[in-house]
Amino acid sequence: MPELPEVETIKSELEPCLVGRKFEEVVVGDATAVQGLPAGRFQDGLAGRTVCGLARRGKFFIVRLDNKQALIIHLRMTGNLILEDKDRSLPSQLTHARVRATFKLDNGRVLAFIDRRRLGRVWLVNDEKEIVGKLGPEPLGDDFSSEVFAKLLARHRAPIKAVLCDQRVVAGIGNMYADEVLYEARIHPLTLANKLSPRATSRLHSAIRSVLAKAIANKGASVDTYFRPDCRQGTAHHEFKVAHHLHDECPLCGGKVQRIVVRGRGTYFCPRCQKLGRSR
DNA sequence: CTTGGGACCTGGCTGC
DNA sequence: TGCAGCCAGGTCCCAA
Repeated sequence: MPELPEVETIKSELEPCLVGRKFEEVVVGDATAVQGLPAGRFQDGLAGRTVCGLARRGKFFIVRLDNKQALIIHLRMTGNLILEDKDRSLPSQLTHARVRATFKLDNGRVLAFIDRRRLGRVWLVNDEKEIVGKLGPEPLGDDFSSEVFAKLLARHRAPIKAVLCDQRVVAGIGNMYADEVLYEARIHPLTLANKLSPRATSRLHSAIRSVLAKAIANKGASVDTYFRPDCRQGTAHHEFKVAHHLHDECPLCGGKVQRIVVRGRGTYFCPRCQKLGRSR
């Protein structure tokens, strides 16, 4: 499931292949992917446009065009952006997945938006703020200070796990990295956000930045169907301590990783290292 | 304003 | 062996 580190990896690996290239032809294979305008107008609006830059905001992938419009893609759960290559076949997880759109470049290469569960979305907009304007701060950005974070948390009395996954609070964290971040900060996922002590808040702030930065360095986590544009996997999941590690030993205390459900989402944590109501 | 529950979607798994 | 039904989770929509 692509979260911030996965989308950031896709963006940086596509940059040398896309920037400066022109879309020769765009074909929508699944019209439900296109939001805000008919699929035909999406195709026509992109044909002939040149890519002048790539960006990422939260989990949104942004392709900036020469006419100031932007193509925005959200991969949701199972979306992939794959640069097709005749010399290699798709991973088995993707071979029967739906091709929701293809973007043919002026050098003959084809970027394919492949999405097994069809939850991903694409937009073509005049102003990218229409889509990403309501997102909270970028967790790796300079303006995401511990003080800013503390003010955001003070407004919420929901479980911290749920608040971390709320894109209006902080952009880019999903279910899996929320668990890793909370483990790193030794905070129980059910702790109410506005009850975190200043020291816990500060630990959480630095855990967010270190966990995400390390995952980017490892090119994202291939726990399910995530592949990079060249079909290679990321290795960030090899470093996971609790996410998807049910009943495994906590590397710190040797206790067993437990799973609970928070706001309908599977949540992994170490009950001995992450205690409710404690804020060291 | 915030919170929380349901819907969407499909392949893989569980249990009868 | 077959198959119905559940589960995974990012986001949107809705009600309280």
